[in-house]
Amino acid sequence: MDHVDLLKPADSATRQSGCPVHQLKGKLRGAGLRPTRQRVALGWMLFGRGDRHVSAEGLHEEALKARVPVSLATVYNTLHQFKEAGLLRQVAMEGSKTYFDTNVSDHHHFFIEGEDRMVDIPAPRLDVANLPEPPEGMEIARVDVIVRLRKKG
Amino acid sequence: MDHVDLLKPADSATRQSGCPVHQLKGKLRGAGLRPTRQRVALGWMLFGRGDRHVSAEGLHEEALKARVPVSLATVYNTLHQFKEAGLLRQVAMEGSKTYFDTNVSDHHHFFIEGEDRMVDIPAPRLDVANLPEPPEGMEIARVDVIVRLRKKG
DNA sequence: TTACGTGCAAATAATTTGCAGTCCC
DNA sequence: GGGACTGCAAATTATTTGCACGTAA
Repeated sequence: MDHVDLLKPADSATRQSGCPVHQLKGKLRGAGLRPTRQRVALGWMLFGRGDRHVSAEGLHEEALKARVPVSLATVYNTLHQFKEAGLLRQVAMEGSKTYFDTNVSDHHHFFIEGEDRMVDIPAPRLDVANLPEPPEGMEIARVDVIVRLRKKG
Repeated sequence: MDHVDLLKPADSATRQSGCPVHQLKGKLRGAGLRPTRQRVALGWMLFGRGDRHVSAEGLHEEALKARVPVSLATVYNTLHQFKEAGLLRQVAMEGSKTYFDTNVSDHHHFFIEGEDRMVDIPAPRLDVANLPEPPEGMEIARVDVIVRLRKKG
């Protein structure tokens, strides 16, 4: 049920199992979410074009441009439902807006200063050494690395 | 002009150069900020008690409890002025609130899931291996590592 | 004195919620 | 048909701004 499946060429689109929209509906159902028109449309934008980092505001604008009438409140609700279902990950970013990442696999980020934008780090793996022991009764859930970039010169 | 100087024992408080408040005023002046009553009071809370991670809301409440009448707007303004002056660092945290770190030296963070709280990682140094090359025309400004902790069991 | 700061309240931005109506299963 | 979902608007929360007044240098 990897979301990359949604990017398969369309040559098999006539068979249901190869139809991207059908796959997306299955993905939603598998997450316990009804594949409503709005969720399918937003899911299509989120998972149909590779890895993305979106804010509610940005996704809403994009939906309107694509002639998909959906309310901002529904975008917020949908993003949080997708996050709860594990289809999205909320990313830590300084500032007041919340961003979501469509890539939920283990990976890290570049943060472009000035543009306040994030890009996945292409490295297959990135190791952190000298990691300290977590405090008593705690365990490490995940390690996030953010490499802040600025324009040279 | 390390802020840790503010934590020196008070035995030299009778000499101006050893007076913590006087040191703080110098620190503010050195940053190009007038040492007004409000800035000195907030600076005292921020830099006089070790490394801290604060939000505007939280610092404002703390100030009121300490009988320091200061408006929330001034707390916001002061935090941003301190940040511009390099006395504070804004930290990346998921969620809608902005947090500031009084420790501006090179270090990393534990993030306590559920409590939405950050703690400095005590490790003197933490190495990241296999760091990828930054894109053309970009350079690495900083590397932030966030170790997410959850309660065991 | 006088430019820089501050307080207040109003403006803006970001997000959540309540509820009547709509749509999937 | 019925409960899950959506849209709208109003409520909350987070932050910024404008302006009259105060204060450090």
